[in-house]
Amino acid sequence: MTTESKSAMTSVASMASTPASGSPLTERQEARRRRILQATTRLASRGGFDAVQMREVAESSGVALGTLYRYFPSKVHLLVATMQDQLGQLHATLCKRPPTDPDPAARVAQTLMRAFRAMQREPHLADAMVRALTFADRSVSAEVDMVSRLTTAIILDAMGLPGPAGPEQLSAVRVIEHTWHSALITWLSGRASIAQVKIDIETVCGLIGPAAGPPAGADTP
Amino acid sequence: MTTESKSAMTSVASMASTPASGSPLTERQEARRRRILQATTRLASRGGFDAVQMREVAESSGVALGTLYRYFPSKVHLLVATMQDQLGQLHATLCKRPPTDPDPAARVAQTLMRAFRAMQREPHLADAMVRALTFADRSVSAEVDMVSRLTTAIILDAMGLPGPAGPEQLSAVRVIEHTWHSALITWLSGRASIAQVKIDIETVCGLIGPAAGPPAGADTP
DNA sequence: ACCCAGTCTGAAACTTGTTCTAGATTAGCG
DNA sequence: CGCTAATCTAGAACAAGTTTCAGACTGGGT
Repeated sequence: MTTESKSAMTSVASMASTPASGSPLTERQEARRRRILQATTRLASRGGFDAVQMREVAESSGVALGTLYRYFPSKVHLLVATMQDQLGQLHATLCKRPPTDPDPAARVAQTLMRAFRAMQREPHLADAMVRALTFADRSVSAEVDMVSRLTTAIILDAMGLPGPAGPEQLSAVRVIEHTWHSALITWLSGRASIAQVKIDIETVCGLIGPAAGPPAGADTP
Repeated sequence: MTTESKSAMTSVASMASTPASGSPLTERQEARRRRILQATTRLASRGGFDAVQMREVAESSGVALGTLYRYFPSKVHLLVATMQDQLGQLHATLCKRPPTDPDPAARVAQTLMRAFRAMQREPHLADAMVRALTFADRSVSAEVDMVSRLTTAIILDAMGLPGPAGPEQLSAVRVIEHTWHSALITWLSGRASIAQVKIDIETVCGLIGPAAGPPAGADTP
């Protein structure tokens, strides 16, 4: 009951980063929230995780420190919310020009590589978001879970399977997600090259059956 | 040229956590280092990452704060070194009673599940070490890389392949490592069950060819 | 035994995430 | 409009990682 596999390509993107629960926020509040996320993105793009300093975010978005903490109870919450935001945008972009390859595994690999190129364009921002994501403790699990669901949705969209995904496919998707996150980290900390990330992504996408159900056979000549 | 695939089952364990480079440390210094790591392990086992406070580690190991920082330039360095230590012990244990399954993939899965059970015994310690590992920035990449090499060695040992590993197998091992780390994190932050981690590990181990790897021109026994 | 260089100690200072408080502002409501 | 509760602001205060510094200690060479 974790992953909602039903209709993956749904409204998620447009309402991204809407808290869903809680009071519906006035207009000024919505604006404040946006300003905060904007400032965060800007600071993160400059210098990564360390450059996102709560006092600066507050000042830069014209909000008191206490207010910032009312909106986002910690730096990690703030950066994870930023990631939700960015993922939403990415998902929207991907929906417009979905990958074309006939092979589902290749489509997923293409999609992830596109996301990876987006990260390469803003490596510092990627650093801030991904580090926050993996550093998050239990108090952020709801938000991190949301990010995870978004990522799953993106991958399932790329697979573009006709019916609902089977449990094996969901396992494969989870492993792909694991690899995606971890490969990203090794790249961000300079321990793996871009080429290596590409290879890892392509390797793990091999877990997706080339077309239909039968288990792993002989491949990769 | 990143992963040294040559003889995996080698001396690594016994000399674990030896800095290799730098001056050879006097006896008292070696003792200090050990005391520090011990204190770290003890504190981490209690309350995880947050419970490892540098001042406490220093006091608890009978060392001045400045000295602690001379030995380990940051909290993350300290915890990554602790992980090196623990991994070394684990590797030694595993060498004594290696997994028995005839299938390489199953052996790797078994090995990782054994490691996972070790983590379940000390979840707080695991939390501290893994969070440090994934939070580490470039300044720790050398140490993190060492941990990565150790992990790779453990997995290659479990595979127990006759000759040196081919590039495809090394890719598979890297993906397995990614999955291992990331699955661990999702478990530690309460977003995945033990059962789910097991499934993910078994799924990713499917990337290992069921029996042999023919790439380098050998036959398939 | 003496001296030098490097190491260790103890304590204070600095940084940045986080919390708290008192007063100003705003939103909703009769 | 005037009231009340919630929210926002400014700023101090606190916590823990990190740095710095002056002085004590250690080990090795002469």
